[in-house]
Amino acid sequence: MPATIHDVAARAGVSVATVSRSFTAPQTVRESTRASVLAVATALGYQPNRAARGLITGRTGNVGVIVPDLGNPYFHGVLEGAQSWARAADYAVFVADGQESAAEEEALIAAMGKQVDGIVLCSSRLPPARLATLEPEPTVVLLNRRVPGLPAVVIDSAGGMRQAAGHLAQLGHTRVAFVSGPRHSWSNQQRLRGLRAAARSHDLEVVTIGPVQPQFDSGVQAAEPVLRTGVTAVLAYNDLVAVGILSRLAELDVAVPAQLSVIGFDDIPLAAMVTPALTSVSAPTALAGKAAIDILLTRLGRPASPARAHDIRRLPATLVRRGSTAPPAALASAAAPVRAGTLNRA
Amino acid sequence: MPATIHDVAARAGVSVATVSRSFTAPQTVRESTRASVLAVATALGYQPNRAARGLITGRTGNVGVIVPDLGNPYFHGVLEGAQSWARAADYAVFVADGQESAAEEEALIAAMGKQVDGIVLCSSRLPPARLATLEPEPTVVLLNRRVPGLPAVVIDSAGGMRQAAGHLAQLGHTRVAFVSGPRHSWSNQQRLRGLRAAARSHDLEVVTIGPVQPQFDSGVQAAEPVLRTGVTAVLAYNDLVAVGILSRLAELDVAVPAQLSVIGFDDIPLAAMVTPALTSVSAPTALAGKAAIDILLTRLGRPASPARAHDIRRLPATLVRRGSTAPPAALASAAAPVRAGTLNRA
DNA sequence: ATGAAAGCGCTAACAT
DNA sequence: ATGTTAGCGCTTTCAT
Repeated sequence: MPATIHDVAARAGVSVATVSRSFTAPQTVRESTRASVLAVATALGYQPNRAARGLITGRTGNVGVIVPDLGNPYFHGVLEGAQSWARAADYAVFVADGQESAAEEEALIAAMGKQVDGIVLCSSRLPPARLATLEPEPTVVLLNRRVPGLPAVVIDSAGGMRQAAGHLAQLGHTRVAFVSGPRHSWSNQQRLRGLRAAARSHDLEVVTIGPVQPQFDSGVQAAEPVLRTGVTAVLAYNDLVAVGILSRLAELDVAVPAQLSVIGFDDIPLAAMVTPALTSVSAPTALAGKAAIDILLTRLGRPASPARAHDIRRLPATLVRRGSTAPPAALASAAAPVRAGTLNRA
Repeated sequence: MPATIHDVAARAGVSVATVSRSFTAPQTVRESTRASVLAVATALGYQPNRAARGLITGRTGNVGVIVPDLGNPYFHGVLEGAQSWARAADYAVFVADGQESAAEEEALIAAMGKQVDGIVLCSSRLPPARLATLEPEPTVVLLNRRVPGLPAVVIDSAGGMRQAAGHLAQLGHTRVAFVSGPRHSWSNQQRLRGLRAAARSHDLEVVTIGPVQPQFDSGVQAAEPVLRTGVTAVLAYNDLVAVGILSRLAELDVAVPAQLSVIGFDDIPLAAMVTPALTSVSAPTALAGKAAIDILLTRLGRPASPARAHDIRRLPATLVRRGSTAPPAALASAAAPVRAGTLNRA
């Protein structure tokens, strides 16, 4: 039987109120009494019962994180960041997998409801109208999603995409493909927006393939359609899709980046593990997870209120150049003096 | 303000006890009253407050899962299995990352202690002596670890390794390398044990490299040492290491499987994504996670007792043959008639 | 600065 | 079958 506040009070010769205060409002109790209380508490291995505390404070000391797919490495970064930051603030983290389904996500929110003080909704599959009606119970923070009035941390995918497209343009590509993610995905819309903007300013022609599910297999299947378009480079919705493309290209004996440049998105650990290593737009996922928890805990301290400016955190994405991008085949040959003649004849 | 049991009782014209019973012991209340209570509850959006319930039952309705590294895909399978099975039983899952550290794991267990009814410890980094003293508070289930008296679900790595080594022997390999995982890792010991047994029965010579950390980079660094041993095949501690090896081999222009066969372990999603796709020993991780929760919930119903036979669950591992294994170069050439003469001269 | 006492929302005896 | 009531362990007025 674990020690209760009464055990500590008895052994320390004080009332339970004093013990309680020693923990929750240290400055209101005399230094010496507090010291002895704490000593007894340690000796007894006493730890306040969170459930009992929660019953009266209305706080659980828990936060929930709901992701659409635990199997997606992207969210591991988020989870790690959230996890460690929450723990530092003495909060525990519930994790749940929404299985890419709005209904499941809804059920999860309901189930978590009473057990957490707030929820971080990652890449929510819920429609905007529903998201807007979520607060004030529970308190939520969106990650990779924007809905007016709700706090959010968003990664600047559009900016990242601009860098990626700019990189390709600089290498000499003039016609590129984009393998699109789920049409209604907020992230996909951002990426597409960034791409369109970059295309205009760099005179890049973009052909879109998809939409596809953000998974490896989708990439495998998208490879040939991409090839058929005759582009010299392809931007994938995310790394999983990009690696799928890479995989199929290897089977087809299409050399990357010599014959086709490939760019992924998110820079998950996998991106650095494949051959050639994947050029990708790095999303600071751990930072995002941390920021989400940060906003959440801050908001918990305030009465329910619409998101202020400070409750929207924008994180930059940056291009990481690896081995999967190079100048298009034609230019590469042109650059090689021996082949110059050949090129002219072509 | 969420509805309480009193609100429901008042509106339904019954006592709080009846409301409580309608939820926790439906058969003890008349069908008609229960129906009306439930109707009122739904109308009011009433959901029992778990904290209050826990205070009295001593149960939290939560279970914890501690993994050594959230970034390791191996544990996602486990997490998904645990997650979904727990939710089906109306339990919520806390997830925590022990960061490959015994100290951190210890801290996590202490922190979770009061908030969960039991903990699943995955590939625990804690010394056996410490594990043995964990119970009865909290109730724990080990995953991929065996300690006398503690319930556990273990994947038969030794058996998987035997299949892997047998596969290589059958292909004609006679000398293979094993890139060992952490020396004190229980899993590593199992895998090594299986390998040794298979080596004896198949007349396979095994050279061991390592130990190394179970990560991609370790594989990258192990590739050249493996090459130097002159073996025709290599078994890696796990897929992450195997893919690292693959990656470095590609840089070195060593053809897989033509010049070197590579086998991984765990069959994480990544294994199927690389080129060539990795032959690997498949571990039923989701099943393992599910089994762990299953045992845990069963044990929660019983008074603390040493693990019975039923509390040890063994899951088989199976070899998945993909593109990274083939007969050794010499044999492959021998099989090709044109080269036979060349071979004889060698 | 400390103590006494009233609950937080719920379940589990114990009555009826 | 249902109601009454005493807490579970804690925080928080309100007194002292």
